[in-house]
Amino acid sequence: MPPSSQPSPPSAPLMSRVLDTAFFRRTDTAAIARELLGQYLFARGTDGQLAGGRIVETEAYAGENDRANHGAGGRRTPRTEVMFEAGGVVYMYVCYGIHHMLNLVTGPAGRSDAVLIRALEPTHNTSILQARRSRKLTRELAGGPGRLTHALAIDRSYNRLPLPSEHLWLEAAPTPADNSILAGPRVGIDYAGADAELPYRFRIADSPWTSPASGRPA
DNA sequence: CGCAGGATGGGCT
DNA sequence: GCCCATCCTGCGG
Repeated sequence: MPPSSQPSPPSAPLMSRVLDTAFFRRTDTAAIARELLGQYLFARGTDGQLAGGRIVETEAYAGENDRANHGAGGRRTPRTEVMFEAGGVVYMYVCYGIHHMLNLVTGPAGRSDAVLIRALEPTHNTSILQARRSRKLTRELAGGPGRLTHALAIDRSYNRLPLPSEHLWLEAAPTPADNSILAGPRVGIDYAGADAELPYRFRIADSPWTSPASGRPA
């Protein structure tokens, strides 16, 4: 966990509006995942330094019938419990022993819905992001869910943080037009059977900060 | 450029 | 034990 005696979120260039719990508590998680494209994400990392960027790729994990969802079938465990909370909290877990995944819990209490943040266009304090990753300012800096959390220096200790908090928050920006958003199947979830085909992965079509597009306009 | 293989740990059967 | 909502390195062409 980062030091908590840091200054509050700055009136950043963005500071148009901080997304609050009402944004996350709506019931259509796929729509939220889509609307999160273009929004700005800021985090104060474990080193206490603030950085952020624009979300360019997300995935929705929606409901107990979605077998790719950690909470599928209403499976409540110490890990998944946070997914059943009302929208507006952070769900983080470790994948492949190395990578920390950032998810934003959505929907009403009792449903295991969340959105995985998969790629970021670095925009604020990019030199800090680069230093943490020892990378140049390219797609590889924060494109990919593990790379993104490494660049932001956030980990499992951020699990259950409310949105917004002084450690992590989102700021509103225009959502891209439908014709510049691509929807396609999620990746890395072959075990989910037919649910792996659901078009729950959303990307900004022409962004150089996410993988080259395949999929259908949203 | 592409691909093979290793790393590494929490969560659950 | 085994399975991952993954990434990086190193080697070959």
